[in-house]
Amino acid sequence: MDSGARRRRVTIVDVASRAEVSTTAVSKVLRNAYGVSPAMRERVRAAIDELDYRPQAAARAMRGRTFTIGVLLPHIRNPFFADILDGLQEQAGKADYQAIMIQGGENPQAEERAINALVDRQVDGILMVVPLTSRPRLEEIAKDVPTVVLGRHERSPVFDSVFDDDELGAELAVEHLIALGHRRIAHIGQKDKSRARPVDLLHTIRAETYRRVMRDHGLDGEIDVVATSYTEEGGYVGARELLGRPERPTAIFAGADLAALGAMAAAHEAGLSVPGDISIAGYDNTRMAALPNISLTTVEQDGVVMGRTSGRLLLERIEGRTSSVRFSVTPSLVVRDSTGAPPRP
Amino acid sequence: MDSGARRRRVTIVDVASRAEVSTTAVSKVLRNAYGVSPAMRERVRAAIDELDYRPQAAARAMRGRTFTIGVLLPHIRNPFFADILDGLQEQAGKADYQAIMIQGGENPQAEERAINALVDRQVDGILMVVPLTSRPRLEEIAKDVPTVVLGRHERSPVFDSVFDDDELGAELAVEHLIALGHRRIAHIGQKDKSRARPVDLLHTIRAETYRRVMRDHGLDGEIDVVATSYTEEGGYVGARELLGRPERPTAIFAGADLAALGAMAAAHEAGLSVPGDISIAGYDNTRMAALPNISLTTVEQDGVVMGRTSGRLLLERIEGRTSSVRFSVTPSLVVRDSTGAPPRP
DNA sequence: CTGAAAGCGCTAACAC
DNA sequence: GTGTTAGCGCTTTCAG
Repeated sequence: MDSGARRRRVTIVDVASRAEVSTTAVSKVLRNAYGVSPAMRERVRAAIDELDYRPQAAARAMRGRTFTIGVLLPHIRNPFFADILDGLQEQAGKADYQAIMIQGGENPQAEERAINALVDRQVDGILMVVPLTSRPRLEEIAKDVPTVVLGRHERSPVFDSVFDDDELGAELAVEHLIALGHRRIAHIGQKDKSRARPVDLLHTIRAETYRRVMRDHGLDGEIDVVATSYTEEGGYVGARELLGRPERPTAIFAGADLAALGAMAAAHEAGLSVPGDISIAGYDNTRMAALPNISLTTVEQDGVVMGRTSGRLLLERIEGRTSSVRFSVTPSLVVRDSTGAPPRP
Repeated sequence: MDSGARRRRVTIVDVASRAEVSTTAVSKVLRNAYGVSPAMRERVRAAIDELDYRPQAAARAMRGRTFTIGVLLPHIRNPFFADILDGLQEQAGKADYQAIMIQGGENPQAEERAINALVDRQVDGILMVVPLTSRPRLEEIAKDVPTVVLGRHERSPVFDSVFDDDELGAELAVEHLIALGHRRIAHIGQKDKSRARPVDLLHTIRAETYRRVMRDHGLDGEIDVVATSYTEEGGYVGARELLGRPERPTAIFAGADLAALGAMAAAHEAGLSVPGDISIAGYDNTRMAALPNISLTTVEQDGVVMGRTSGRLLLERIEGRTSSVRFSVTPSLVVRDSTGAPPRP
């Protein structure tokens, strides 16, 4: 079968001749710019509707804006990112911007290609969600296109940062476990594949805070961290390792809900009850955590607010703001059934 | 702080003058086109590297391709979509295409905006993942830009279809439950918000097949379908309703894993053991389903293969194929611990 | 094999 | 308030 000839797209010239005005006038109406009489605006609007005209982003890009915000995501498997995107779209939509996403992937090379793809497509702004690349590289990009970095704590003069107070969050989780009476508390973290300074990374902060709180309580000797990844698989593998220790932990603080779910799976497989034999806490408060048969104690960080704020900051930068902003979201602890007192020895 | 002046981007003219050739020559090298001597090609390559040049997609779009494939997703919360995207990117990457995603959302109006956004950005091809819009509208778009529709069963002369054999999948699940001895088997489906013909929709097919298999086994009187949505929430709400029946079902076939997880949560909350009191089966075989403490019996459909095939078909269409293809993936049943014999009365 | 030149659809100066 | 015009950075005839 033949797909038929592709029709020529309606252009600004078509609209202009239909409305019997200049293309300039049409362009002005499109952009809500000054210098069009109400009558003319009306005529142009009508022509646009009649012809079902929509401007081509590519042509606009050659001169002005694309009305596009690019979102770099490591991947789309983590449901936490869905909240961020919802928040962003809410803001972008209001200003007639479209959000497009691209997957950065596991390694800095793949991410670099993804970032370049966004830059080459002339997006008006970029939201980088937990990017792997180095800060100098981020700044290089931010000099060319408005940039907000989400999930890294660095302070930069050229891009904005939106992040969770990961130190507080980790503290809440570990203090909670200690308050329950646990001493042998382990942590499942994420192996570093990034070019960022470790101190700016959320998973490093969560792990370091875990260490610090343990020390604060005189539990230096109990510190035990396995670094896998913030995924079901990572949590499973990490927990298996921890459960194989001569003296296994009575509690695990996983750096992310997905990892906590994997850890629960490993505990279950080992015939251990949660929280009877072992307590497990996560981070993110994804929807899964709330399911009654999972009922995971976790740290809530408001992804929608983070996304919304990122969107707002991006739009501000697009409108010309050049000063730099850091926005931090305050997490809270959601206690559920996966944590309890340690087993009696 | 000031973000500094934005540097002028390196253009094809810069490369041409650096290599001391015409822009035509550079363009040809970029596109691997015929009519460039090896020596010239080498000089151009060198200049491109030295200047770190990358063509701007917008400028290319005005005349030729954007080397972009647009992916319309209902949302990014369902982990099954991640597999599809992985498969697609694998194919696209090989051909130097980039995949960008956009969220269609819950209603046809929002989806229409998202589709238009892709079209306006001149993507070279579109993968529509379970779109809500009508078939005529899909065909209208497909006439302008190469299109593959994933997850709908219709046969169209202008776009390709990639889907799972949902009839077989649902049959496997329901037959499995019947073979275990269940008679009172309920189904959790998805309420229709789409403009497609119901018969082409995966959730309708799964529900209808459930009905058909029940009838085939003389279980007409036991047919019980609640239509909510393929989400944790939908599964939870649906199962709550089912569990409230005077005679509650002994098994639930949920149309998607997420819904099955919600159903498990509802069962747990009601103090029912799975599968002791009630068996639960899902569809998709997401990673969650494999976790030992979930261990969900489910239907496996290979998302990576579906994504990969979609990518291949899209590239073929971009290269000029106009005949239409339908590709069906064969599902299989993965039996785990969430299903078992019905409780003794 | 090579390059000059036209033009894609839009925006922004700049006249009027 | 309105229209004319010159590009933006590429690709693509079409001569040479």
